[in-house]
Amino acid sequence: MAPAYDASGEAAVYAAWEAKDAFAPRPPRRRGTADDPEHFSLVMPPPNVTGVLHSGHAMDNQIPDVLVRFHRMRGDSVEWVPGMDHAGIATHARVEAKLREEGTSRHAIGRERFLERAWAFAREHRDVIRAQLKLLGVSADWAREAFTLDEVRARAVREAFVRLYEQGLMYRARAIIQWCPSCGTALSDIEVEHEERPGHLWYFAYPLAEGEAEAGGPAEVVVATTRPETVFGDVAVAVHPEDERYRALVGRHLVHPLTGRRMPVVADEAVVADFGTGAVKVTPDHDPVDFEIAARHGLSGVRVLADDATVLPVAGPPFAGLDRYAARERVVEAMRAMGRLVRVEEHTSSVGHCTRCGTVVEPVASPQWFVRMRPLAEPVAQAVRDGRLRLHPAHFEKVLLEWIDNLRDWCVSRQLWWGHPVPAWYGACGSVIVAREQPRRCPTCGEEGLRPDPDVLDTWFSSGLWPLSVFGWPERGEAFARWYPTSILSTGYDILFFWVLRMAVLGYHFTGKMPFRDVLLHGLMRDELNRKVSKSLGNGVDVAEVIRTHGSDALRYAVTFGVTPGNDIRYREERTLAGRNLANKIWNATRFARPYLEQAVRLGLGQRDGVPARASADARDRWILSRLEEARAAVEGELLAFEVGEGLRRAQDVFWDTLCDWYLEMAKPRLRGEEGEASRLDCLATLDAAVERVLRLLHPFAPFVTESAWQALPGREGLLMTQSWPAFPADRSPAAEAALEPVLEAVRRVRNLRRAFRLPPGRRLGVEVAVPDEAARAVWGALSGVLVHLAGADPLSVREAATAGAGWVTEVVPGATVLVALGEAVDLAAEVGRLEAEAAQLEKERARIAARLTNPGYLAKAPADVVEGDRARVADLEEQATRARRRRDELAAALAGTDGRGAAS
RNA sequence: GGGCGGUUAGCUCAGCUGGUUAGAGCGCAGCCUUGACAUGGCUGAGGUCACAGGUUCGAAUCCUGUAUCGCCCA
Repeated sequence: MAPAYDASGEAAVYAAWEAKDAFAPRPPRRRGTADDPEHFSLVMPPPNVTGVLHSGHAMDNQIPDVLVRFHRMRGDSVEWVPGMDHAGIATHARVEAKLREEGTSRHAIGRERFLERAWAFAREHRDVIRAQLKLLGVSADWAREAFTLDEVRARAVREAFVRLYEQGLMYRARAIIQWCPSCGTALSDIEVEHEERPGHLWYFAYPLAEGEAEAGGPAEVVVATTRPETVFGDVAVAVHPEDERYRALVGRHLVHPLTGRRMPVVADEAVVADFGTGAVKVTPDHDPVDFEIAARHGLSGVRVLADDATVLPVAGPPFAGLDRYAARERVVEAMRAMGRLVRVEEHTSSVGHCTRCGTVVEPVASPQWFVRMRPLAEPVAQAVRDGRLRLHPAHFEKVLLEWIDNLRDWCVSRQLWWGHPVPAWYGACGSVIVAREQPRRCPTCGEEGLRPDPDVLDTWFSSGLWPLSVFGWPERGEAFARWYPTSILSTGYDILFFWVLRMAVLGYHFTGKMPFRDVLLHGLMRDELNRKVSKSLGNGVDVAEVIRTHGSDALRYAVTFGVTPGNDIRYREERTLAGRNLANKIWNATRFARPYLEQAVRLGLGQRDGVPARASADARDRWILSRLEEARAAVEGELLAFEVGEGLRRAQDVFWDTLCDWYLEMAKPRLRGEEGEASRLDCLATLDAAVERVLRLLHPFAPFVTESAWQALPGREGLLMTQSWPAFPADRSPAAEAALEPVLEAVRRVRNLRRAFRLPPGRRLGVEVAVPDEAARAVWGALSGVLVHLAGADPLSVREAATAGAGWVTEVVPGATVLVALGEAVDLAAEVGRLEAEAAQLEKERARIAARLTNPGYLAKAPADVVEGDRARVADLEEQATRARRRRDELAAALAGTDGRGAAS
C-alpha cells in the first residue's frame, strides 16, 4: 500500500461496485417492523439536464447515499432510483441561445427540429451528469434510471392530467398569471421572486364625466399608481364602501384623460382605503386584485401589454409599440402636459422577477390551465398534522402548513415547446377535449383534425409525479407495489413548495398514500463568504475539481461533517482538507494493520464477518471491541434519526481517537511480542476484527477509501460495500472499560507532567502505582505495558501503597495513586501545595454534588439513575480526595524533617 | 406587515425530548524527522453559551421580552 491515500483510484472502485451489480436491490437480511420496515426506497431529486455537477448535488446525493449505504449494510432491501429532469424553461433557454449563436431561432427552424435539438442537448447532458453522479459515489440503482420526459413518465403525466380534469381539479380559465416577457411564457406564482424596489407613486386626476359633478362637490378623483403604463387598461375607479370621502361618488362616472373611456366609480371591499388617495384605478387585465374587482362588478378588461411587454395598438399613438418602461415615462409626461399629474411620491414596492432570467414579470390576464390546489393540499396538511408525513427538521412542518393555508391554484401551462404537451384538443365548435391519446374527431361536432393545445406543462408537474412515475404508475406493477410509497425523501428546503409539496399532493391524490414518510430537508450550500451560490455571481464550488484534487470522500466529509438538517452550510476548503485527512488516516491505519492481519490469517486467526477468531480476555482487547460497539450503536441511532453529521462525528471519534490513538498504540508492543505469545495472538485476532468493524462503520461516510483499504486486506472476499453492518451488542463490556480507563488517564497525567516539567520526550521516568484494591492491582499489573510504552514509565512498579518520597510527583486517578519520579525538578513544598490544591479541587466538586444530594426536591424529582450516578461520583471523588490528602500529609511530614529539597530516589 | 430561524472557543459549527467538568474541525502556542500516517503524534491556551426577566431541586437547553443577523411569504 502507498504511504498516502491516492483518491485517483476512486473511479476504479466505483467500476468494481458496478461490475458486481452492488447497487441493485437484494432480498432483505433483516426482519423489519411497521416503524422500521426492511424495505428502504427513495427517489433522487432529478438534477436538471442543463446543469453540471455543483455543491447542491453533492448534498442532494451524498447525504442520502450515507443513509442508503447504511441501510444496505444493515440488511434492508434498498431501492434508490436515479434520474434527471428535463428542466423545461432552462433547457429551452439554452437551446434557443445556441440557435441564436447560429443566427437562427426556434420559430425559424420550427417545432419539430427544435425538439430534435433539445433532445440531443438533453442526451448529451444526461451522460455528463450521470458520470458526475458516479464521481460522488452515488450508489443508486442505475438500471432504473428515469427521465422526466421519457415515454413512461409521459404516460403518467397524461394520465394524471386527464384524471384531474375529469375530477374537476384541472381547469382552463382566463385569469391573471405571471408572465415573463423574456421567457415568453406564463409562470406559476412561486416561480416569481419578489423584491423591494425603489420606485414612484404617481397621482393622476381623473375628471368626472359631464353632468356627473355635484354642485360644490369635487370635479375629479385622484388615483395613485405605480405602473402608469397600464392606464390604457383602466375601466373603472374603485373606493372602499365605507370610505366617507368617496361615498357620494359611487355610481357616478369619470372620463379617462388619455383614453376618453367613461368609467364608473365602484365600491369594493378589496380597496385599501389608506393606500394612496383611497381611490384606485381598476385595470382588470393587469392586476390580480383589479381582476377580481372587475369580476364582481361585471366589468370587462382591456389588455394593454403584449407578450413582449410592449404597448398594444389599443393605446394608440404615440404609445403603441413602446416598451413598458418607455411607455411609463410617456404616460407620465402626457399626464403632466394635460395638467392631470397631481404629484409624485417616492415609493418602494415589491416587484416580481422571473426566477429563471431575472426579468420583471408582468401580471396579465391570460387563458391557461390550472390545478385546483386547495382540496388537493388539504389531505397533505392533515397528514402533517397527524404525523403520517414528517419533515426534518420539524419546524418546516409549520412552514408547510402556513403555506398550504395561503395556497392558490397552480398555473401549469407553459408557452414552450420543450416539455409534456398539454393533452387537450380544441374543436372548431369550441369544444375542449382532454384525453390520454389524441382523439380522431370532435365528439360534439364530429370534426376531424382537431387543433392540439400548443402549450406544454410546467416541469414541476412531471417532477411532482416522480415517485409514482419512476415505478411505472399508472401501471401498478411489481416495482410499484414493492417500492411505493418510498421511505424517505432527501432534498433542499428551497424546493419544499416547488417539489415536495407537489409530490405529496399528487402522490396522495392518486394513490391514497403519501409518497414518503420522512422528508429530510438539508440547507443550502453557500460560498466561503456565506453568499448563496449563484450562476451570476460565479461563486459556485467546482465540485468536479474538488473531487479531482481531494477526492470524493473528502467532499462528502465537507457536506456532512457537523451538518444539521435544515441548516445552510458554508463551503470551506479547510473542511474538505479535514475530509482528505480522515481518508488518509483510514488508509494509513489499514496500512499499519495489514502485515499483522496477514500474520493473523496465516496463523488461522483471521476474523470472520467482524468476529475475532480467538476470544481475548485482555482488557485492551475487550475495551476496543466494547468501544466500537458503543460507537456502532450511537452511529446507528443517529442515522436512523437522519442525523448524518452527528453519525459521522461518532464514527470518526471512535476510529481516530479510540482506535488509532489508543488501541493501535497499545497494540504495538504486543504485536512485537513484548508481552508474550498469548498476548500477541490475542492482539492479532482482535486487531483483525477491530479493523474490519471500523471500516464497515466508516464505509457509509467514506465509501471509496474504506473500500480501497478493505480490498488491500487479507482474508476478505467480495466488496466492503455489501458486508453487513458490524453490530455486536454482546461485546459491550463496562468492566473492561472501567479497568482500562484509569490506566489511560494515568498515561495522560504522566504526559502532562512531562510537558509541565519540560522534560525531553525520550526521557524514561520512574513510575510507581499504588493500588489499594487487590483485584484492581492485578489489572494494573497486567496493563503495565501501557504505562511503559505510552507514558515512558521505566522503571514501573505496581504495589499496594506508595513508598516513594521526595522527588516524586503524585497524581490521583480513580482507584490508584500514580507517582512519577521527576527528581530535582520537584520542589517538595510546591508538591505539597499542588496536592493541597488537587485535594481541594476534588473536595469542591464532591461538595457540589453532595449538596445536590441533600436537596429534598432533587431526591424526590430527579430520575433514579441520575441520583445513583451522583452518589457513585461522590463516593469516587471522596475516595480520591482522601488519597490526595493522605499523600499531602505524608509529604508535609517529610518536609518537616528535611530542608524541603527532595532528591531523586 | 405576517411567519420561521440563528446568536455557544479566534473562525466554521455540533450539543436530540432540561441533570456533561459545555464539545468537534480548523486555527493558535510549545515539544516531537519514535518504521501506519507531518494529510501525523503529544501537551496546552481559549467560552459569564447575545442580553434581561421567569419556570424548575437543577437552564446553553423550556417560557416571556429586548437587541441583532438571516430566510420565507405578502
